Amino acid sequence: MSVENPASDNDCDSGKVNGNKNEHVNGIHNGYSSSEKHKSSHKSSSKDKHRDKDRDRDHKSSSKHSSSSNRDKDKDRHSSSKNHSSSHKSSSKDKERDRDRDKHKEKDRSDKEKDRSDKEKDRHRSDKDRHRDKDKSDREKHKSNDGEKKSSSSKENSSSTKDKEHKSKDRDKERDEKERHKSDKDRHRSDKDKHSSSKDKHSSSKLKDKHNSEKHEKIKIEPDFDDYSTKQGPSLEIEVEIKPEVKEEIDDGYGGANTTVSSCDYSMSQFKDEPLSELPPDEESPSEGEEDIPLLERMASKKRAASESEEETPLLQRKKSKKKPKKEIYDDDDEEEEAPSKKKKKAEKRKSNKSIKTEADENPSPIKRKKKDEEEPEVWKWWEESKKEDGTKWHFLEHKGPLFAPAYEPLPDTVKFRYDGKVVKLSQDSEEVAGFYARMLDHDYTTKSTFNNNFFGDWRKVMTHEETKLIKDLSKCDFKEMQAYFQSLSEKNKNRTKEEKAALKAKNEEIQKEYGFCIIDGHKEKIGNFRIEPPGLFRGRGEHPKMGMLKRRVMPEDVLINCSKDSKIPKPPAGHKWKEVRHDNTVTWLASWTENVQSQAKYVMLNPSSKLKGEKDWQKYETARHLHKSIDKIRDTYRADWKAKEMRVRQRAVALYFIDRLALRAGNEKDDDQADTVGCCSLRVEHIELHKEKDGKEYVVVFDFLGKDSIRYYNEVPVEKRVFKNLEIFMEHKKGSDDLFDRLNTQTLNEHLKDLMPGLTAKVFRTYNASITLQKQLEELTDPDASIPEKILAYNRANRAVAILCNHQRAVPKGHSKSMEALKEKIQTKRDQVDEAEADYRDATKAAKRGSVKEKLACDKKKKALERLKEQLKKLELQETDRDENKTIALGTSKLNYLDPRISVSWCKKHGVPIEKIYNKTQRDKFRWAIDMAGPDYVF
DNA sequence: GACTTGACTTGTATCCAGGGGG
DNA sequence: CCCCCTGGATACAAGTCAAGTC
Repeated sequence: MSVENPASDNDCDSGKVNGNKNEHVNGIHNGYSSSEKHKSSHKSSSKDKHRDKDRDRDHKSSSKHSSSSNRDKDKDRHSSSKNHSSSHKSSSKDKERDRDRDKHKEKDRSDKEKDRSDKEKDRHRSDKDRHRDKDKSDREKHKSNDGEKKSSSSKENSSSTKDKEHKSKDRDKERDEKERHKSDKDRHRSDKDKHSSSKDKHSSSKLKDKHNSEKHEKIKIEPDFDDYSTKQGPSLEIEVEIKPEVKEEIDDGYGGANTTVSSCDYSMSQFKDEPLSELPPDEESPSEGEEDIPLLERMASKKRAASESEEETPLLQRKKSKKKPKKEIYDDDDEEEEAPSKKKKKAEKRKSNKSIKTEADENPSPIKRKKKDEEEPEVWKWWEESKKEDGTKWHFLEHKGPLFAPAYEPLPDTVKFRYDGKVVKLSQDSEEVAGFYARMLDHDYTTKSTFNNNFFGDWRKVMTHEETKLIKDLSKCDFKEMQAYFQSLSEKNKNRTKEEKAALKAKNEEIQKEYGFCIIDGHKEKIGNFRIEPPGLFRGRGEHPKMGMLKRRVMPEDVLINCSKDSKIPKPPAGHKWKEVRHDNTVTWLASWTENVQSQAKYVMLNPSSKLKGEKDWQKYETARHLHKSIDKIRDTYRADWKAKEMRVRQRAVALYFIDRLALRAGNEKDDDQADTVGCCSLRVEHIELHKEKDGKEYVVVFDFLGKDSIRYYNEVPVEKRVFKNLEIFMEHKKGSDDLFDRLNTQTLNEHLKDLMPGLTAKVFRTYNASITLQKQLEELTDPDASIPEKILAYNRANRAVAILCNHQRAVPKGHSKSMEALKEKIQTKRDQVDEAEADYRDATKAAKRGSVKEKLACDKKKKALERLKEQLKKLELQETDRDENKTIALGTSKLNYLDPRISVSWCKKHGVPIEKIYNKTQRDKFRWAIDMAGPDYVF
């Protein structure tokens, strides 16, 4: 049994990294279409566990039949492997074509290109597939519109140098249009292709120097298991075959032996005495004197001081003089590393010119200007205060209420809507809703029949009686003029003059000032979303059954207001009243309403930089750190439970193993009126495949399912034998649409976890494993002597490792290939420059050897120039690597939600990396507590 | 019901090439 | 030759709102 070390094991391509979202969603959707049929059966089965028990027994007698669908899948895979090998060949042909001085590197690059173009190809295919899903009449209606646009945009996307591939792609597309069935295979192939190309990457990367070899490998992350498995050593070898008789004995009662990990008593206050780092100069909070001044006055006085005059309050002076130094240090750093030579000069000049100009315009001193730009209203160091333990979230809360969407502006009379070729003047309400659809004509959504049907149904509900009598067929509706009108509007918006833009900005700031803040316990804090969602069409993700339904306009009469009794209660818009005003200080929301499509509550809440959010966040990481302390025991427990008598306990233990090792989400049950996505507990038999041996590895489980947001999760995981055997048992006598863990749900799992450690739930494992992975990776990847850009690359790599672990994917950014090409060109020119400089330097040294002082000086100069160029080249190459590795991986989510910011902060402090390089402004605001708190020695 | 997580869209700042003027 | 300005491309930040967890 091999369990990979998150850091060292880079050679296993996990596949999931490679895909782009669209193809995944689509591929899976089609591949699983049969599961749609089973869906209802599965759902009822998961609810009725008792019946399942009986069924289990019944099934035992019936023979093996498990899944014909599995077999089908296998077939698909076989056939796809042929395609796979052919793609292999062509990619090596590509390689041959490439000639460059750095052969290995170039090889890799071409592989990547191939990889990329494959993906684009697949994406095009998926687009076509979507078309197919549409009913015929719709297709007639939109084909000319959407189809053409898509194909033309796809042409733009791919590079001109790949005409050949292009043609074949187009041919592929045509073929696809004709041959429906083939497309399924293609999609499988696309997956295989991805595997193959990453394998290519892998083999060629071996040849490279260390740096480059790291560069192209996909990292497989499996948190923190290496040392564990060694610890567990021998006990793992014991194999228990569960015989039928034994199975009979398996009991379903709740009396199973739970090994309870001694619970650790913990609270936030416990961590207060951890070493606090020195405050970065620009993050400081108001001084004591300042605290005495009422908040609003303070704010006002600061603003005044900053914008008006030279005369400052002593307080402000203090702040500024403290803040300035650090900023300057960073700025200097930046320039030194980023803008050497001419560019540097230019940049500096530009900068100074700019600042002179603006200063002359509005501010007498450069310090002031800087100050004003990044003025921080106030830093409330809530983390230094003691936490309320009574469950109340605030004592005082005052705000202005939410901001409603602007009223509908009817279309000008010149913009016509046509039905069946004839102009129809719509009533205002139906015109508004028609407008929602018209705006989306270019979007894939309008090619989906679910979307169209839902929209049309809801649209008809707002139509007048006459309109419903006339408009009966969506395909006869012509929204083109409306669409063109909206496009021209947005065009106009883009082309606004400077003045208009400034005016608009000022107006928005005004609104932000009025509605964007609240006062909570004496502090002014930013509100996260003070705007009420405007009406529109519901855009569910994946195959959401409700997509296209009308999201109604929210009125004050729908809105609950929450604030304190003694505050100024917000006034509803004129002529309206609130649904209710309440004063509930056990919750954090300021306003809420119920959205009509899914009947879910929506809330107005505070910004992540607020105390309320920050405290919660901090607590989350503390819980995760506690898990770190108990993780060994917990792992022992669930390993022991793999042998438990009760099926329920076994399932729980295996599920927990997946959650821990693969950072899967818990997987709550879902209703039928939501997209069919799963997490760990809701996995169905059809979502995994068991292979006793696969690619030279033993006991491989292949996961393939749609997770949150219908993002595909694909992973091939070698597991321990006992897990494998258990899975075989869980799957026995079940259909593909049956729950894999039929004796388990998230509630019982979390109850169990709570027993193991207070506050522990399934998602804590995700946080824990993400954070611990980051810490380990950082330790491993950071070279203390490296330059700052190299360190940043290391950080991004560590971050990426986490993102891969958590399966955070993104669509390849538009124009990625184009920008990569531009970058490559830039690198090439830089290389040439380096060559030239090298030659120059060689000549100069020769001259210097026999020459005079003057020549020696010249030689030195050449040397420096050469070094500078080399550094620039290196930086560009790093950028290239970073960008390419990131194309399908989203780093933001993990950074924002899973990584204990103190790890990053301490890393920055330890390695002298400016925190700005890791966190942008919003992120710094959100993690202010961590930036303040964590020193270079912080350990998760 | 309350709150976090998450991908996507929209808005904005920055970079950069190219042209005109001093 | 240098500087400035401009517009377009691009990258990044902010905002949005759906979809999870508990």
